[in-house]
Amino acid sequence: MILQKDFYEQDTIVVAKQLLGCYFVHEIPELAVGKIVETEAYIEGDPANHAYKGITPRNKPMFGQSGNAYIYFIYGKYYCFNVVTGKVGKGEAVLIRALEPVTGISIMKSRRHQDNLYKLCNGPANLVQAMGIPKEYNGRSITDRPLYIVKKSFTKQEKIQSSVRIGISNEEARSLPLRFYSASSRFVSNIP
DNA sequence: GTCCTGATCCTCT
DNA sequence: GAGGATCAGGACG
Repeated sequence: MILQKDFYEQDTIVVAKQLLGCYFVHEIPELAVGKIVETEAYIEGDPANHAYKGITPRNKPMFGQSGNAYIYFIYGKYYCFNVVTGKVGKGEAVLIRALEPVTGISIMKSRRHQDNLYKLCNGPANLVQAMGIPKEYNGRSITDRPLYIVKKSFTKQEKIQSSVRIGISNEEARSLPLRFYSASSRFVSNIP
């Protein structure tokens, strides 16, 4: 079952936690699937949020419909993938930080030039590359094919761990524990 | 226009 | 654990 707008419209922190264990799917040019094991929430009034100082050409997608993609370019090399969350106009989003590769592992390995399964999707820019997500998806909805997230199976509930977000220097922002990850997963990125 | 910084990653040591 | 790559956005003038 593909997660729809009503799911992403919930409170951003709730969405960030609930996305753990869900399956991130990209069907083009061939099926690639990863289980989400790490996310970060970026909320209203948060100095680390790109949308903190209001709408600009870059962060505009964050002010669009929940369930849209916000893909940004960083450090001259990398793209990171977010899904817009919460009520429209708040400028909130969840950053997908790490996946456990499930399907399409060989194409992920070739796109990443990396054979180690644990290093295929262990970071926001790495997973964008492994999943083959183009920047053209920026601002588009992810509630339908070819790019979407599927609800988790409830066979086993993952234990959720939280921490300070990665790569944030702002002191006020560092006081917020808005990084969430599966406590038992070997596929998460850095541990602070 | 210039300057600085960054929601990162990789390569060393 | 530290440092560099590399460029767009945003602040400033």
